[in-house]
Amino acid sequence: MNRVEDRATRTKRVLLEQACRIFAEKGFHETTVAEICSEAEANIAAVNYHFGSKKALYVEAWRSSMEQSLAKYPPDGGISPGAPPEQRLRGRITSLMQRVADMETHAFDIVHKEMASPTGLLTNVMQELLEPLRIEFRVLIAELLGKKATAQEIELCHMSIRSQCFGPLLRERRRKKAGHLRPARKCERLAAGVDVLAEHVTCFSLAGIGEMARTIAKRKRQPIGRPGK
Amino acid sequence: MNRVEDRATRTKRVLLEQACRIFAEKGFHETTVAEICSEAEANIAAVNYHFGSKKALYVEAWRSSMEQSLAKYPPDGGISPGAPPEQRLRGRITSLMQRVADMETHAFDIVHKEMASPTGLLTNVMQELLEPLRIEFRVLIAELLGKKATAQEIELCHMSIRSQCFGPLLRERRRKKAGHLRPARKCERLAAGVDVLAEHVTCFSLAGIGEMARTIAKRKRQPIGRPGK
Amino acid sequence: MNRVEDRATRTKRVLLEQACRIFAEKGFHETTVAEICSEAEANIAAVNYHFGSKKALYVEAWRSSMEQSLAKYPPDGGISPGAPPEQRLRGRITSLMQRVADMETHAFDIVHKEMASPTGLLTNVMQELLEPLRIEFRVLIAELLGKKATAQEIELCHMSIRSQCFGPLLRERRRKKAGHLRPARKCERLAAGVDVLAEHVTCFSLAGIGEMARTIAKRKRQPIGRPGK
Amino acid sequence: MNRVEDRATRTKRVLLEQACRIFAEKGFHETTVAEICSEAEANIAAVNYHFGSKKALYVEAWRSSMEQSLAKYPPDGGISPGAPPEQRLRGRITSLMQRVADMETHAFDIVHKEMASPTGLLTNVMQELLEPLRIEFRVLIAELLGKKATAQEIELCHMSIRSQCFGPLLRERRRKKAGHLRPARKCERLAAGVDVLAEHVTCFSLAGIGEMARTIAKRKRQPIGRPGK
DNA sequence: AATGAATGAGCCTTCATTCAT
DNA sequence: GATGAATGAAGGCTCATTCAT
Repeated sequence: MNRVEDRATRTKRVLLEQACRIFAEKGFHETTVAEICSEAEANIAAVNYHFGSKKALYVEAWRSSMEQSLAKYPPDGGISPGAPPEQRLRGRITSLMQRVADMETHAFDIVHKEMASPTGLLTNVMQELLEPLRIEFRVLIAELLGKKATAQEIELCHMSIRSQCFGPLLRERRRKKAGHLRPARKCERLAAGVDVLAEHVTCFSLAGIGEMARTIAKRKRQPIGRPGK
Repeated sequence: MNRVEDRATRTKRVLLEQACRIFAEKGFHETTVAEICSEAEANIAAVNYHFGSKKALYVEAWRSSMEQSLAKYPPDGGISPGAPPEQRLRGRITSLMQRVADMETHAFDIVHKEMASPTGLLTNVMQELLEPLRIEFRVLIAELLGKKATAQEIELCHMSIRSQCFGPLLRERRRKKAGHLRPARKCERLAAGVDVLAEHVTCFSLAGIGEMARTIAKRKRQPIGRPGK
Repeated sequence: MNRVEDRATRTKRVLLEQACRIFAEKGFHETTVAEICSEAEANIAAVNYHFGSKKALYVEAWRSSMEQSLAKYPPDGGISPGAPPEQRLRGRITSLMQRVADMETHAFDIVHKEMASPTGLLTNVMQELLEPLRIEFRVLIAELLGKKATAQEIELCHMSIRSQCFGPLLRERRRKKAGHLRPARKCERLAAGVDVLAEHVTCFSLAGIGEMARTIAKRKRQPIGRPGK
Repeated sequence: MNRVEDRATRTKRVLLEQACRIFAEKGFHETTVAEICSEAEANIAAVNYHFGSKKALYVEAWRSSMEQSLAKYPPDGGISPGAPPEQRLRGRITSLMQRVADMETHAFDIVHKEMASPTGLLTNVMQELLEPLRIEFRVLIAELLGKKATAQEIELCHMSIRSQCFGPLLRERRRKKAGHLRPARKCERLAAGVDVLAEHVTCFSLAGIGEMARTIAKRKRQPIGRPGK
């Protein structure tokens, strides 16, 4: 009985692994059920048998790889909540960039393709898994900007930082997958590892945040604009 | 005879317009030739007749909309080459963000989807049109960082700035297209127009660049330190 | 141009003919699009090209064969509206049984299968084509039963007559289609043509109606029951 | 050991019950083995394990529900063979209509769907169970028509009466199953119970038979006339 | 004896492209 | 030149049955 169960579990697991890999590589629509089954060395009907449909498998593939990624790189980067906010920002940026850089996890590629060509299938599960992280991030930025920062100012910084975390690594991912079809030119190369990139983004962003905080501080004395709106 | 030719020209033009719009909305694979022809009120065979194939039309659609976009918003943002580099940076950032924000031009959506799910069809034409702009951008950043900046440092800043230009607007574009299905939460809202966003990115980035320039300046006296590590 | 149109029209017509025949033989679910196309010597995609879907073809098949059948055998059986009601009943019964008996028209087999295993696809079009005939039939029966007949009495007669029109011919149709697999036993055989059957049903039913009319007439003098409800 | 056997027996019984219900509802082809097993809370392989195949289960389902139905409503309607033929006709009609009307027995729905879309699987078992009843019915009708009635005349009456037994109740069954999706119009309603319907069919048919018997009686004196033509 | 994972044939539909005017 | 009918290769999914415990 146990051996039978193991066999079923194994098939399902391999299907999921291959689904993650191929969905990440091609996106939902370009991926065929036949290819997933073939790569998992399973029958063409295996996906529907184990997951019900291609769509359900897609959701499950993203959820499982995202959870795996979050477990591998905790969102706070291992920095204690009691540490100074600059440290905690460094932790969050590093953790996020590590998740993006890790070629073994496919959650990021899947979500990136989903953003570009939404199927709508991940809306709920993304909200569920990612929104808490974004909220924590905003709280931290608010702490760095000071109490007088408006919601919009916080969100502007949030976008500036997040964008920097994704931008450079997206290109790296493409390069690695494409098998270096076109060798990067010297000036384009970012030989830097994730640590160096994270350090750059942290410094660059802390400078930006500092500048912004000073602007906000000045504004206090000239309470002309309605800061909350 | 002239009238007939005109009609053919018109059909081709409308096909291209609709192709831009639909490719931008759905990406290459999700777009069907039938839909393009239908929207253009042309025959189902019109795409192959006028452009040879769906792929050729795709390349042509991106090239035409990108050229249109560059014509509408010159890359230098209208700032004279003799202006101070901070001004020129502001000009480039503004111009780039305007191109990204303009919902009437479709080049950006097409290229974004292409990045996420590469067909490989745009590689050459993208290189041809965009690489010159990136080079100019790097030159400007080099000027701001000072002569001692390494290629990698330049590229890091380049990525930081470019990423900030795309990130926030990508989300805006999605929102506008989705017809505000889910009203943005207060904290997520970026009520800001392109000008405000561009100004924020400029200030935020100039602060980052400034910080980096100071770091580089200090390093001058310790000639051969490994700068990134 | 005319020749092209003819070719398209011809393909569509042959598809429809074969669809009628095969839907009548096997019902909606047992019929495959592949078989229809094959019999019509058309491509496997022809049904979807010309009719949009298997379901739409099904509806169209029934509608066209029903209209054909009604045109071939007018519901009043060619009897003038001014003729005595017994004559008109004979006309209606004959016409209905001729439609049921005619093996060249497939509407009846399709609707019979639809009744047994409803797809729901014919609900609207059946209502549209058949309800008017049923209403006319009820009016005629009401005339034969006399003014004091209740709606239920009319409907009971209606059902009795209609049932007799279908019952014997259904079995005949099955026999003919099955290719006389099992030769009918002597006592089962209804060597009679439609005319004889129709004459029998008419006489049998007129006797039944007469009996009922007498019962109703007697009731008039003892106005106990509420006849209208 | 006994408990295990009991459980197997129970599974088989429940499978058969659910098979009757679902085959009656959907017919042979629309019913899936998976649904039967699911409803019976049995394994997907249970049908093949216990009955050999879906087809064998189908035959068994019909046989069992038909036998059940015949046991519940004896074909003679409980009328003694010594009673007058009119009484025995009333008994047979009532019994038949009760079987058709009883929503708890599924034999009738199964056979109705089989008639409309023959699988051929029930041919033998139907012959075996139903033919004796039909013969008895014909004998009774022969008695009512008199000794000079031809086989065809007997069969015509037979069909007239049988058809009336099925017709009105078929519609009732559909209505009940469809959950009264479309409320019947006033004129369509047959609020009557089985007893009223059976009484109507009996009177209607006795009148028809009486008329026919008189015609036959007249014919005696003109020995070789072609009666129908 | 009984299970449920696995199978593979088959179905409807879509779609870029080609063909015959 | 321009049309639209026609094509055929997939694609996702269903399902009765078989296989390996």
